[in-house]
Amino acid sequence: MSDDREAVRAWLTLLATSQGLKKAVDTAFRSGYGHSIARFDVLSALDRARPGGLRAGALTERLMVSDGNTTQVTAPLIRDGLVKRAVDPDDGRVAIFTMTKKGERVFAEMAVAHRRWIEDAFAGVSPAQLKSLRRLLALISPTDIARSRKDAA
Amino acid sequence: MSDDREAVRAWLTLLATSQGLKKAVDTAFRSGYGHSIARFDVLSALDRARPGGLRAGALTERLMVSDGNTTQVTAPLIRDGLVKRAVDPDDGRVAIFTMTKKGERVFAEMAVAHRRWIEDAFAGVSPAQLKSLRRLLALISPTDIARSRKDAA
DNA sequence: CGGATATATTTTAGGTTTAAAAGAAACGAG
DNA sequence: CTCGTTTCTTTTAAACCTAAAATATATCCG
Repeated sequence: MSDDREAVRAWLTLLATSQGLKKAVDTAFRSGYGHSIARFDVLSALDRARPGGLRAGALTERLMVSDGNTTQVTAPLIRDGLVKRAVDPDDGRVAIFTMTKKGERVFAEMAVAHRRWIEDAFAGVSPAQLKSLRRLLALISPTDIARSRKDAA
Repeated sequence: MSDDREAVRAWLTLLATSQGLKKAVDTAFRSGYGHSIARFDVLSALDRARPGGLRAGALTERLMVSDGNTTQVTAPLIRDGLVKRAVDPDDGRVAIFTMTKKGERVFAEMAVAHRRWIEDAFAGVSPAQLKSLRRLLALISPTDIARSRKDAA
């Protein structure tokens, strides 16, 4: 309110920081492993879902993307032999994705590098500050936009 | 660090928060004005650069995107009459982008809505917390990834 | 059983982004 | 003044993302 655009300034900083770090990680993944963050996220979700794998819908939900996106991002992973797609024997509509041995090997390497990069980027942030940061981020509510737009109508 | 993956947890929260809010703002912009955040960012940069406008290279730098992206994002804005593209009379290589009257009108409306949405999303964050958040974000260094990767090589 | 409805996923069309190649104009050395 | 280089921008090809249409299978009800 009489905030004098401090909220907007914080938002611009938040966006620039997260997009900058994301771009750096994505570039590092691509040049080091030939795979994007989007693909790493798929492998990460499938790793946590071992050994049963995940149906397409569950992957979509965990990755917080659209249905169509899941199909497209898994395609090159299947092509490269990191992920396997099977049809559920009990329900011909559902596709079940699991990691291959090769996928597990590649993911393990990528996960180590990822953790190292993030710890480097956050090296200047103390444990107490990390906790404080997460607490502050939790106060932000994207859903309030939808409410605000409805009120205006 | 004996940090025990606290940095990675903070990073995932940071990413989820900023991407969630960005998606909400983008959706609201599209449904309310038929223009994305990317286009709003162009208008915003041109608004601050009034009345002279900006060359393509300067736009690219301010938006922190690639050269080609500037060409593509400005295209629909030119098509819709919000932005004008002119060739620098002193140097035939440079393109100069300026806002039209219509562009200024549309941007003014969008900027008001944008500020309201952001203030709603940050309504639960006090002025002191906003400052604290910005201070914490400033401690994060994406550039450290590049250094880390070089060290490994 | 068979048609309507519901569910799960893929396809399609379009927007955003990048890196790399191509194009166009200016500059500089001989 | 002309050739070669540099600078500025656009084009191209490919990846990622979404919403909406299409497809395929399952279920329900008469």
